[in-house]
Amino acid sequence: MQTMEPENSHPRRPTIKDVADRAGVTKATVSKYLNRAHGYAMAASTRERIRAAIQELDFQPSPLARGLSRSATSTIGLVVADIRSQFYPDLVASIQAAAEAAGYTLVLGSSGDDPDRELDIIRSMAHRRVDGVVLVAVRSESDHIDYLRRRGIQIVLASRDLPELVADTVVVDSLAGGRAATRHLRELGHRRLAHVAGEATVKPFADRRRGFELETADLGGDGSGLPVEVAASTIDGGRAAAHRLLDVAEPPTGVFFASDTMALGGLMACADLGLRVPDDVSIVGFDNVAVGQLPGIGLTTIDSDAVRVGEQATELLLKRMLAPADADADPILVTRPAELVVRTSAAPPR
Amino acid sequence: MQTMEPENSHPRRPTIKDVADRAGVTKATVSKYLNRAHGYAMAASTRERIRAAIQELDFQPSPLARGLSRSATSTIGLVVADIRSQFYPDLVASIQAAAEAAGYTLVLGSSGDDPDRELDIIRSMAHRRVDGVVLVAVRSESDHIDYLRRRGIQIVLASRDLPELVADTVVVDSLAGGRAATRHLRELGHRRLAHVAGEATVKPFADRRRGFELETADLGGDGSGLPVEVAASTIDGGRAAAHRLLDVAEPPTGVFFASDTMALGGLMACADLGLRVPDDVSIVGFDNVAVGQLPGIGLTTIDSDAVRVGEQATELLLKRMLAPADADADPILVTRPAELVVRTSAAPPR
DNA sequence: CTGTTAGCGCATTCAA
DNA sequence: TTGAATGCGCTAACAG
Repeated sequence: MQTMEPENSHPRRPTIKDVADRAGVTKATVSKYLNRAHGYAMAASTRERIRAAIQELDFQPSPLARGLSRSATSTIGLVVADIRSQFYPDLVASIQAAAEAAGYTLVLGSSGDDPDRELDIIRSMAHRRVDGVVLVAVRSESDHIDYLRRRGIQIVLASRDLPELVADTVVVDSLAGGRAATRHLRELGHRRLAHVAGEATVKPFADRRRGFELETADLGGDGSGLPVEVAASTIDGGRAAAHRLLDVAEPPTGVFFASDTMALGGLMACADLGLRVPDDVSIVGFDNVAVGQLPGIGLTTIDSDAVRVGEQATELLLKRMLAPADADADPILVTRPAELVVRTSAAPPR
Repeated sequence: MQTMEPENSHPRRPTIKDVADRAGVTKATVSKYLNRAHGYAMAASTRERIRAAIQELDFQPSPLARGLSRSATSTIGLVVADIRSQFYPDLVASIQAAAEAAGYTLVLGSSGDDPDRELDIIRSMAHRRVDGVVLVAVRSESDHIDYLRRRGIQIVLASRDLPELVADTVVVDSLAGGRAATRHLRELGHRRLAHVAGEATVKPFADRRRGFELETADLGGDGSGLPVEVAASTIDGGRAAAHRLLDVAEPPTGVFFASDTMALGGLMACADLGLRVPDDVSIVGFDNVAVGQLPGIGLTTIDSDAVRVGEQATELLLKRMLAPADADADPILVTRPAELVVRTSAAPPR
């Protein structure tokens, strides 16, 4: 019904046809120019005319059309558990940067750490024909992975590995990190130790806990081991767990938290209970989030090298995407070293 | 060259044609079923057959194909200055949630606070035919906006307004916030005040500074006004500015920082200089980032209501997108109230 | 109420 | 070395 006056309507982007006409060739030729990576099989003169036409028209191929006919969209999906987490910024930023540098656009999904929503997101991304997916710290069951793989979509897991190695994975060495954190507390002289663990189903959390247990096997007189509280990896989760741990007769003097996020909750709990850190209780976290270095926090922690994990994960993904030939090669696992970062939240017991 | 054995290749997703065949109708009819919002103009029996076919085939329309023919992709672009910033998590999360709830997928771009890269990103998004764009705290010049608008892409600005109201905008009241922060310091008894401002070209920063100046017009004996340092809105920027401000003979006893991020840098500077907060110097920030509430930080600040800003921005955008009719209606500006959050970083001067 | 026809913009055979 | 024809999967006229 609306009589669209040409002056009024949005300017139509030039199409490959416009370029072809202007260069005096056909769409097919232009398409070859575009895709054959400036291969040699074209007359120099036509190539030049096409180049000029593209330039003059400011033509850029439509990603949509290209995607439809090629079934590839120069897009990669990024699925995270919760963007709000203190831990992601570096990881996400480095993935974003690496993807963009390689000419890919990032599509973002946040699962809220819920496996069902995670699958929805993965489905939707598969649908939109992303060329690859980075799964960051998500609860990916193997079926999620299979779903993607069956559709020829490459995958990489970052920061959280699965019990089985079902896809390329880049993580930090949680076992070693857990041991280092615990050893640090022991070396400071603590013997009444405790651990706030993340959910047991998350492998890195399980590893960190094992690290704690290995390094304290000789402690815990009654044979039942040292106290361990399992909590959600949130500030509140850590806070509650710390309350349970510390609000007792003879509280531990050193606590190793499975994540900095939880450790921050631990700091709050100490404040709640009137305990001073590190005078009354020493705290060690895991991840080395940015806020840990603030004065007044000074969180001793394990650096999980988020930037490098993100970069390397993206590298691996791109490699798979570009080499569909050996895309079926066995998945590889990259375990990056975990390093202790000493600050002020842990000190010798009084 | 590769002889693709059917068993080996990825299972082809069912298309609208498959559904049509199975239901004994044509593609067009299925398409109507899909788009006419289950309108009344269809025989109940065919509708049922189509429904069944879709269900049995687990069919979902290809977003790519749909996008190509409709020129709309159920996608919205999110452009941020820097994902790493302490300030975004809530904002981004709420935008992501709102978009997803409305059935839109989020495409993420990070400009590094660089206008050129920002334009690149916007171009790329326009190209990918996003239906709308949320610009978060970016340096959007009017041309960026025009570029999008000319292509019929709706826009909303969140958290940073521009000198002219060129698009729907949702921000917090920076002027009032700046005044409240300053007044709080004065009411505590401070008279030697200073301000660490953000870049003058960013309107909210300019407003916060003006708020500071309005509330301190009677101070600054020599008529030149109270000291103001301009800094980049980063931790390091705030730290450096605070050094310049505090490492003098008679330093201010109260400093208002234009952002929490900078205020955190200020905290570090105080630690560097051996100044105690709030004993020697009181600090007030702006934004109410999550870490501000940690014990050991306790940052007094102005809440900028990131979650609501994000939600409302997304709402506005979706409304524009769905009502192309009055898409040309004048842009509206939503200014949300700024509220003082009192913690421990500001106290009466000694 | 449903089917026919023609695109959307590009890639890709196969001929010429 | 280039062109013609066909398809990617879906939507949108217009008929019937």
